[in-house]
Amino acid sequence: MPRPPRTARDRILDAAERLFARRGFYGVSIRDITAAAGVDVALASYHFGRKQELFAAVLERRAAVLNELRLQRLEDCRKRGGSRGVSVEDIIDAFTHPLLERSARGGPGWKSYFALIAQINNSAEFGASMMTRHFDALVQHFMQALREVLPGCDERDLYWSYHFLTGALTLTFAETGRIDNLSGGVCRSNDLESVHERLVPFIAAGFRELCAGVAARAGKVRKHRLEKRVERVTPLRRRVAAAPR
Amino acid sequence: MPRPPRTARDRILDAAERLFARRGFYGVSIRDITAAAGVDVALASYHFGRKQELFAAVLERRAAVLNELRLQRLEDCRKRGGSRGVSVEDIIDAFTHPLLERSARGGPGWKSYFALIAQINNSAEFGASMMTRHFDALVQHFMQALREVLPGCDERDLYWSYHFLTGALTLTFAETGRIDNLSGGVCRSNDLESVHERLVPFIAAGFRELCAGVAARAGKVRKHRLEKRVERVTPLRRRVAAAPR
DNA sequence: AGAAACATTCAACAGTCGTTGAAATCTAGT
DNA sequence: ACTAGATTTCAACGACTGTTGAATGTTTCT
Repeated sequence: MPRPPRTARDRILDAAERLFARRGFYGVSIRDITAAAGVDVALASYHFGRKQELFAAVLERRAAVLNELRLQRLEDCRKRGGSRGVSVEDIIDAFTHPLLERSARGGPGWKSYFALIAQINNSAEFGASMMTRHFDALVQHFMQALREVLPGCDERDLYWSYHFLTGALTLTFAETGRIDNLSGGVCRSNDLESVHERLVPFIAAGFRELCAGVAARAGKVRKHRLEKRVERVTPLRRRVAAAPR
Repeated sequence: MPRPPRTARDRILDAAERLFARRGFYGVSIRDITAAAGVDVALASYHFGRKQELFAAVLERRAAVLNELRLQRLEDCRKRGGSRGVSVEDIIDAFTHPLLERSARGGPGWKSYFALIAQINNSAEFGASMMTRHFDALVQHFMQALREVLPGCDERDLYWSYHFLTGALTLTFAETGRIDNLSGGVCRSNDLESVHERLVPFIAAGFRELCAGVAARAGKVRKHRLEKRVERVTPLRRRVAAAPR
């Protein structure tokens, strides 16, 4: 069957997505994008206005799709689980699986999109505003789900655990190939199956550890764990040798 | 006492560090940098050659200092621990503490440096090459230390665990402020004390979980944990609805 | 067919980009 | 004081930047 004709608008979005993912917002010119899309330079301004708005359009395009997939998966596992059946693993999985699945099997457009997300999430300039705008409403749903399966968990522990999850997840999106070198080929950045298989239990264990720590703080369980922690981990405020200012 | 005169070369490095951290390599022009440093444009080329080399010089300046601090801390805890006394927490702490301590108390130059590292680590363009060049020799020392305290742990589990650690750590460096919005002020991005206090046990628990999983795979301990994991976590290969190509 | 809306092309704008060569100034060694 | 070398300034280069207005082509609806 004849594939539906890709409009100039879509071609620009696709090219922008691919190039922004590679070299960031400032590393790509409008002319780079329109040349890669095979269209006239002026069409970028015509369809999207300013460069920033084109960038925003790229981000927006797939965000809604992802949020729906993830929310759906969360509700599914809640329904499946019934009363008290849903685990931390289920929630982390609902949060990460749709993303890693898309990156692995959604085609090059999705791959670029996630690489771009990885950059933005770790950028001081775009990080807070753009990620917040597109994803934080969804994240609040997941935070609530986690609160329910980790009752009594301190809010700060909960949010910082989420922070660690996001960091591990977005670095995975970047697929920089660094782990390939580091491991001498034992691990491959693009083997997202293997990552997901490990990410879920790894992060879930972290969540449980922190919340158990809080319970211990209140003198309830696993006291020895916490004490060990407090003894071992040196506080941050400690003087060190001089170095470049 | 009169502070030692900062040379034009140093002023350029400082300005470059600050600006690159904010807007990345392409988002900053040589003129931006030299203007911020209060020196002539041509001095950048004179002292550093091409723009890429200036960028590399910024990265290199503090890398050696950090590597030495971290290695020192690793050896300290090994010495202190004696035979069988060193824990996963100790190693994670030696890996993260010097960095977070510098970011928290090293002054604005260090803060910028780590924000820059956060960007680079998650960039497809610079990620693998630059991080590998400056840090992977050190990382191998830590991998070996982890191998020793987690005997029998599968290499892939070990490397992917390290990957998660790096992701969580570098997102912390970015200090994007996203967690501030998300948590409604309960957490603050620049409260690195609180992060470190949680990062170490969180990541250590993840390491232990994965290695226990491997032991279980060999039919030795915690079998039920693994089965639970395998049941709960859906494999990545699963069809989903259509979306933009 | 004709009109209205949409899409595309071309040429050009005022700036900014990284980099350089030549001249001027400063510093250290004798 | 003289010189050799390192450092800084100034002016300029060709190429590239985002954006626009006017003209041209195409589709859609009555």
